[in-house]
Amino acid sequence: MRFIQKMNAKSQLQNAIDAALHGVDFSGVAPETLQVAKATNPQFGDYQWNGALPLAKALKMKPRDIAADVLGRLDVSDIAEMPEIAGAGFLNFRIKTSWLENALNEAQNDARLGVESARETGKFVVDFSSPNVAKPMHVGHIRSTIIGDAIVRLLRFKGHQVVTDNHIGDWGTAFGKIIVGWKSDLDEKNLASDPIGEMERLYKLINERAKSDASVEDLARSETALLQSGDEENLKIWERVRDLSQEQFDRIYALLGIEFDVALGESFYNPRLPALVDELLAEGVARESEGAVAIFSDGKAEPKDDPFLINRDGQWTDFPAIIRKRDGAATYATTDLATLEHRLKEWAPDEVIYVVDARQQGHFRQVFAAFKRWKPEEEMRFSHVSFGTILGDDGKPLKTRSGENVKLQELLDEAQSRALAIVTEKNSAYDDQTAQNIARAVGIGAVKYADLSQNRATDYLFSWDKMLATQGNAAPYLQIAYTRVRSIFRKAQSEGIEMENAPIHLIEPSEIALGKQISRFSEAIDAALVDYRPNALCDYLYELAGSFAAFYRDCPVTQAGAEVRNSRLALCALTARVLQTGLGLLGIETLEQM
RNA sequence: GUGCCUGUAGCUCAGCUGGAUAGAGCGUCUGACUACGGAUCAGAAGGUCGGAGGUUCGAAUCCUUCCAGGCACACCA
Repeated sequence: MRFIQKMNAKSQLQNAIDAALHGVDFSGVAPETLQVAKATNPQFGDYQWNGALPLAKALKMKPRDIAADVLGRLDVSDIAEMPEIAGAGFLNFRIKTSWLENALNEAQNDARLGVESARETGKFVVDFSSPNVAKPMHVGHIRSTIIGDAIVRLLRFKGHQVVTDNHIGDWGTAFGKIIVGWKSDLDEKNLASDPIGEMERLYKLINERAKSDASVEDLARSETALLQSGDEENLKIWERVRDLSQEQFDRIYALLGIEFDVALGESFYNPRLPALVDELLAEGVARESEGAVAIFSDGKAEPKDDPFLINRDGQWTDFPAIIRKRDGAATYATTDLATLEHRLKEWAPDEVIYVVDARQQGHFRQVFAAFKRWKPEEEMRFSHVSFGTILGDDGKPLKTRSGENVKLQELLDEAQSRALAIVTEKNSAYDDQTAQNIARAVGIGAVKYADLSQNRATDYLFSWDKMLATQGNAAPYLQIAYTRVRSIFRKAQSEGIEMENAPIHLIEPSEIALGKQISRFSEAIDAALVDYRPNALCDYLYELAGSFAAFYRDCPVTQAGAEVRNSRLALCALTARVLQTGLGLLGIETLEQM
């Protein structure tokens, strides 16, 4: 028995099509071309099936004949009007209002708004955010953090098991320099008032000295070695640095409303690395080369698809993944392999998702391929959910005027203060605390939505005006749409109208259109998860707000007669819940008033 | 040089598992304020989908090639 989603017209129609195709030989046709799709144009109805065309090619028949044949065996009478055969052989479906009313009435009595869990739920580990210790979080971290969090929320909503792991950069050669600085130049007062700033100052200071003085470089290296061998004093400094950094992360994550299940930093895997390299050597996955240990091509893939080959001057040459440097230290490829090993052992996930910058694509291709060579029997899948860069007005990666990375805390503070200015300008009646709270939800929501509403593959231009706009595809517009719905209920209440879950009965065209859009919530969530593209859900919510605006214009609610009024109140309540739930899946808050 | 990503309206972006007339927002122009939130809504103008070939009944979408921009290219993460 196929999985049927009650409120999902698309999946129900698909089901009917599949049944009608039973017995038809479509082996020569790609299955995805036989899918029901949303109509490309409202004049063609709500959904369309174009499968007759590819099928006709494979079976050497006329498309319209196939469409007619399918139509003859098709029973969609519960869902849609009898479809028409249009154009070359398209089947166009118009959803019946009776089906829609049923679906909406079920949705309003369902905590999940009619969105069913995934057919097969799985276990996922999602790796995102990954800030570095002793450094301020900056713009470079927002996309990973925000997109990663949204993906996690979406997966969980669909019933999947998810472990979130923040792979913090808390190890590496930079620590030697911080320790050198900590011992010689620590300013306790500074550390107390601005710990991150002080730690960053120490690193920069020593880094600068090391450039001109080789002995400083050597000192840093020996401090690193001491730390790694468990020197008590250095370990204490390192722990202090880590704790102070974690306080910063916690503050920012609290502001963003993001939580992690675990935060196993790079240091967690450190003890495992030497043996891991030996194991890969012993198993023949890696070999020695020029004093280092590295993984080379196994020659099984096409050169251009082989992550361990690179073309240089017309020649395909080795591009190995170094897992032990000449000086004996491991690299981040080694750590990433150890991380995958640990995740497999600890959680046995179906898929590990890395939400990381597109620039690291080459690295991840190597790590994933190396892991497969190491443990070929494992079926764990890997996804690198990559994303582009945030650009400034000049079209170059966003920086401050002095060329520094924009600090995340400062960016979020500015978002809130800009939001506060807008809130107080539009409505000065709020007390301080209320205004601050609205500004927080609006400012943070704007930053998140700006990131999520864009196709993650592309770079995007950072614009305060665009993200804080009360019109267009921006968070404040959607938050306002929510408050406008809620204000209907305030109005109703003030007029003593009783609210109840009345049966929804759709009359006006814009009322039906709103209902249809609500019924597509489930489709939007699925679309957002296909390639991990939250912008699909953003587009849906924006269209929902638009549908509501049309309804709001055409259909009086509180002034209507009791029966129509109650139905419309129920439709409004459902709209609000979908907006709130949908924005919630993006990690964005809604407000009763703003 | 090789690989990956990107090129769609004046600007910012959707659409890219091929489907019937390419969509939004901003900006421009024109309307709707005795208002269930005008922090809003409606309408108009605006495109040889970077160029050229090809596959197909059908291409913004797939293939080839060229042009432009970004990124990455062993012992930093």
